[in-house]
Amino acid sequence: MNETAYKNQLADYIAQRIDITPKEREIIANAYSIKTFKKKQFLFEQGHICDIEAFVVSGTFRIFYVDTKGLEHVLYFAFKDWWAGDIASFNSAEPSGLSAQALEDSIVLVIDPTKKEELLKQVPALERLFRLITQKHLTVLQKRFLLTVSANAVERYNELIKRSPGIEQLVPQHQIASYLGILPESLSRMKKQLLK
Amino acid sequence: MNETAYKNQLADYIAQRIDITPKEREIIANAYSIKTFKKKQFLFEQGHICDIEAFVVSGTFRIFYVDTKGLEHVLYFAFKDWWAGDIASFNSAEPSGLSAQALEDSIVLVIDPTKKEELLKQVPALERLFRLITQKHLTVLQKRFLLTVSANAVERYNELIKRSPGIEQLVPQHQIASYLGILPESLSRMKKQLLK
DNA sequence: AAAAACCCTTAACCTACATCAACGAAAATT
DNA sequence: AATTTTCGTTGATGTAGGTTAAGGGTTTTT
Repeated sequence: MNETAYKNQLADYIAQRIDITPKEREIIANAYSIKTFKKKQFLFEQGHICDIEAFVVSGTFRIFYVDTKGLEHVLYFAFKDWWAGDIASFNSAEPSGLSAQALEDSIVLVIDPTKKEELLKQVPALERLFRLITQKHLTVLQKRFLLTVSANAVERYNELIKRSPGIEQLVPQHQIASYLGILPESLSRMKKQLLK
Repeated sequence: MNETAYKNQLADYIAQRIDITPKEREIIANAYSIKTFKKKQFLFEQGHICDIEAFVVSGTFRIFYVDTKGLEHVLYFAFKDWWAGDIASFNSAEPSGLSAQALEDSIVLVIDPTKKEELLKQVPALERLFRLITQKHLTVLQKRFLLTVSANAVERYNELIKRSPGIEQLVPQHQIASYLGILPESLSRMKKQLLK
């Protein structure tokens, strides 16, 4: 894969969601830059301003929050064709409340707030795209929140496996525990119980 | 207050966030209709398609989810100048996973999906407004989610009181418990402890 | 190849909050 | 004004998942 292929991947992603002209495709491609991350590298870090919004071309990231007791909580995993960023920090230039770390060698396309504003001015149709994407993210998070407050760990685990089959091959088990909101010990215990 | 005043309230809300012309103000005002709700009436109901998006002119709603065991979970309260709706259902015409009920006599401005699409075509600047609003909602929900998985009930209660002082005068205590993700009995016990 | 770091499991014990049940007060309905 | 419904409180008991500690396997680093 080369630079053009990566940018085509993003342009295709966009073209599937809104109508854009070839000219606009090009403007979009020019607005983003390619970055590569080795496993364990950080895309952005809690406490620092997150001035990038990333489109994952290949690889996986975990986006997580470290609480006041030092415990990590995975908010979501970003796979191929997903977005990773901290909207709040990106839009307000305040320190991020989240970190994003590569779980494997990964490639992303990134944009900073200034470039994004320029891009939106040049291609106003993208206002709609990002509205739709944000709406989608909101509905996904809403479902996740309601599941978290209404279902126990076993039910949340089953839901995750149903929704993301194969995730257990991609992500270490203690990260899955963190996503589920339980400790690794509890997930281990739980899985043992489920085998009966 | 009369019809014009209500619509001015919405137009002012919008004008504070994006630039709009007087002509656009008028188009927006015409796109929404006024509805009134008596205490306990439903704005929309889980299991039915939510074909309205509402701007709360006055009053309060609780937006909640009824889980598979029949327990209710408050996702949020919508006060004056807030929006209430189920984005997922509104945009996909699928049955809503949420209900919204008036906690007191309330007045709202509503729009349906068809009218909203028309409105967005007539006033494209609103694409940006709704993107910003949805982003804001997403960051609020994200914070709420992370607090829910990282803090205990006492900490969540303190955070709520800090962020929404006066909410205890506006909303019955068992609804606050539901928002906090605990039972009314637990909140009652908790508050007793806190007095010491 | 050795050392270090990371990951998973198991077990004993603990705690925050749920569950169940009962009571009185307040508010809404008749 | 009487009745019903809703609401907040308290107490006894239960439990999902947290905590602590320890051992062994696997992967990464040197």
